[in-house]
Amino acid sequence: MSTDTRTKLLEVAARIYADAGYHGTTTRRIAEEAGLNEVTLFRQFGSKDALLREALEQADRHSRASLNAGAADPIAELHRWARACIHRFYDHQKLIRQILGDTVQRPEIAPRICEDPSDEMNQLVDFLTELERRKILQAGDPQLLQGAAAMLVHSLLSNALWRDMVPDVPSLDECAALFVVVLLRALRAPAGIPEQTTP
Amino acid sequence: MSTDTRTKLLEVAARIYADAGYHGTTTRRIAEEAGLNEVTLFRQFGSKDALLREALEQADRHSRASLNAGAADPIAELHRWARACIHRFYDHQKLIRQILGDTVQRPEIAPRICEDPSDEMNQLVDFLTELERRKILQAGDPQLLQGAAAMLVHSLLSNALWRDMVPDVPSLDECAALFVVVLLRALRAPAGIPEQTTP
DNA sequence: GCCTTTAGCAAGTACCTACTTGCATACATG
DNA sequence: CATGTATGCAAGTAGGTACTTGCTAAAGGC
Repeated sequence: MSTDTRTKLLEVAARIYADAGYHGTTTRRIAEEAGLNEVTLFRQFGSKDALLREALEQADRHSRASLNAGAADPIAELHRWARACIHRFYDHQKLIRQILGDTVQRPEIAPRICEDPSDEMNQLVDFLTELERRKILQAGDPQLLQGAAAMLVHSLLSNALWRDMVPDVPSLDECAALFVVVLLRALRAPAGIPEQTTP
Repeated sequence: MSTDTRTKLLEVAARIYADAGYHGTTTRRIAEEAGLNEVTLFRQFGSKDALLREALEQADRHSRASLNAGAADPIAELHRWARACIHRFYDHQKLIRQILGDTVQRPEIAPRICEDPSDEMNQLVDFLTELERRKILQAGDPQLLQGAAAMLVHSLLSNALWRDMVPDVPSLDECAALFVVVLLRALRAPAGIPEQTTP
């Protein structure tokens, strides 16, 4: 009852917010789409803000692709990871964009979303550092490795956020693959290791 | 008179929009900050939407940094250009973020802003293609060159948009420099050409 | 001087939204 | 059966916003 009601409201609120932004997410619309009475919303959460804050906190609970440096083929692992990342960013692009916009005037909302690119970055840096240690990569300079990692994450994210507004963009998979190839070139992956495994 | 009034309203509207978003940009606030009567706004533009549409169209009229492949030192030219880009993106980050958010539900507004990264991309691809022709770069594959160009622009843009929300980010200049170094490594700039000119 | 244009002022209008209030019903538990 | 909990319904309240209307004043051009 009460738990189902709260869950329903949270899910619906996050979905409407992604589609319609803060002001488009009216309490009436949330209630209607949740199949509940508007009063219930206020009884459960006290206010629209409280509901949305909680909804956005939990909307970020998606699973993150793993990136295992110990994989049999780490290059293929990196390609797989990049594809998973770009697809995940694209699937959540509306939400990310709304939050990016809303946090201009409301920096206190959804701090969790800001950890997204940072988590991916740390994950990737750890992975690349291990490959460097095993001489699979020869960046030489840790700062260079960090810069390249940042570029890959930025590119995957930015490509996902902008692609629907820019004409003639290659597919998500094609972009992810290309960005990884560029990264590996920058970090001097030896020619003997295959640079791409087609899915 | 009328031209000054319109200009004033357009400037003020764009500024408030960048700070406060669509809903925060009330006609009362625009009028007050322009030092005009609210009725004047409607007399000049007919509606808030028309004013904002026009304001955003013209807000993109900033100057773009040139990128000249014929420069005496093209690598330094690339560094200079990247710095100018990241600063420009950062200076306009609030506006870009608002638009990125608002276009989720209003894709028809401000199509001009969407040309920003594409213009930079085309500019950069032309530059790098010329350097490849002159054997300064050795990418070999045009697709690789395009991918690297996309990564640089995405990284400059994304870094500018996210940096205020992410802790411990190096300075704009440091990031721009590092991203260019990574790009040049990926595109096989010969070791003889200095890879960085400090500003 | 007269007319036109531009802008200000004051007082609205109509609509929308988050939220409240009072009453009622249904269900679960002791 | 009585009580407590959760929810629905209907009718608001209060605040905010884009926009309108009627009148006035000032400036510029003929």
